Amino acid sequence: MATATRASAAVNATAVADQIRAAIFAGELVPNQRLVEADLAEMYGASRGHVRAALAELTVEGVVERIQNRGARVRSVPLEEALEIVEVRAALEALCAARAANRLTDEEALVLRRIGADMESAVEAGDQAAYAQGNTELHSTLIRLSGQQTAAATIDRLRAQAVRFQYRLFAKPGRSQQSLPEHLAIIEAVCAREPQAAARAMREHLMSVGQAIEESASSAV
Amino acid sequence: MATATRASAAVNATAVADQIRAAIFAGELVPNQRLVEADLAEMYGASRGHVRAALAELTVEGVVERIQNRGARVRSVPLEEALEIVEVRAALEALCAARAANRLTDEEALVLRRIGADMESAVEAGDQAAYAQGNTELHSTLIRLSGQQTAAATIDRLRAQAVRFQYRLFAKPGRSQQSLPEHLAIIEAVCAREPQAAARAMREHLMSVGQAIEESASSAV
DNA sequence: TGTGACAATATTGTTCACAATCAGATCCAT
DNA sequence: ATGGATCTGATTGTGAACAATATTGTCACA
Repeated sequence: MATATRASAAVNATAVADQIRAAIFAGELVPNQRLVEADLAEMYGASRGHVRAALAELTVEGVVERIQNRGARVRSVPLEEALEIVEVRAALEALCAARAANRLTDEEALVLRRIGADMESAVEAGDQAAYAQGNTELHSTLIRLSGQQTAAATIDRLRAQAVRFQYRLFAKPGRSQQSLPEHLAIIEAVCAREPQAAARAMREHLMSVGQAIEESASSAV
Repeated sequence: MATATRASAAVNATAVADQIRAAIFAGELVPNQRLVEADLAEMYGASRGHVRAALAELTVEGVVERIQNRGARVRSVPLEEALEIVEVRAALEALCAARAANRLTDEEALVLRRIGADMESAVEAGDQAAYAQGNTELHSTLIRLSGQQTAAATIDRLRAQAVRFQYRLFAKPGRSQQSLPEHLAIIEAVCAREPQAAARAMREHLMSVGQAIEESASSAV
């Protein structure tokens, strides 16, 4: 069970929340796992009060579920909700892609093209980890380039909720072969400074992600 | 200064948070106003611990701003951010409108048309309050009919942040004359079960809202 | 009159002890 | 054995006391 996320002692509630969030993200804390305040306090070297506040924060974010007098647990996001989240992400990331296409500088275009090239060679080399990294980089770069901070914050929060489903995706055989052209299409549209096309490409890509999640979930469960 | 929001004593943190949120929404608490824990505790009949937790919650939601050792205050949302919020809402409500168009039953269509008729007569009668209510009802009905709970929750949170700017809008002369046809177009598209058209109509409507906010803000400040 | 240091006050941050509550174990009567 | 009542240990909820920090007010001095 992992040698623990001991890390440096977290002094305030936000720091504890960050650590717990990271642990969930890393798969150290799995859905439905109980989160006992005293345990977390010891684990992160914080007081119970801080842990309590952190759990409250994570509850608002939707990462953690709390029941009166019965404590907190990692929320298990049902498939339906995961699909909803992808839908919402599609709407928001499409917006970001469009904005990015509008504001793109030549240097930024080069960065995007470089990411695209990296992803291409990752697929050729069959390097799943590199492809996954390129995927993350592409999405977060586009969000950053959009300058839309509200959308960025919202997407972050949503992504934190659906972690569980992200895993399965890259494990799916042939997944990268399907999604690579989608990613390249997004890059092309943004670099061509065509907001509408960029939005459409992003929406289509995330719809395909949604479909893949659905398939992999129904086969796995 | 309003005879206070004494209301029934709030027993848990969430209840206190709800009351504070409502007070902000009602304009009793204005941006930048200090929120002293002890005062709020007495006002809502809760312990300081509850108030503290409530403020933490509202901070995560973005309604309240906290500075270390200097307490909490109602966050003042700058114009730029308000426009961002409208942009994000446009993306999300467009999604909802499209989904609603897909799932609409005949009874629901009647409800929408009734709301549209009410808004029309409100404008004719020059009844701003009725028009504002119709507006709220239309938006929230479409969100509900979409069945997209994730989007619904996200929109709610965003709307809570930008309250300050909603006020000014209905005060603006001629505003309802401009937005009425936009609203009716949305209703028509949804009732015609045309998702794309519904999304477009909603997007256009909210873009016009954004523009109106921009104008009214630049003239007011 | 203005400015800086210092003291007084107000407010938030943190911890701890105790009360309230729940899940599961145990026991007893049937 | 089974069903229900009761007990027990674990865990969370609550409030109050104390510590840390910022803000305001005061006063001496230039």
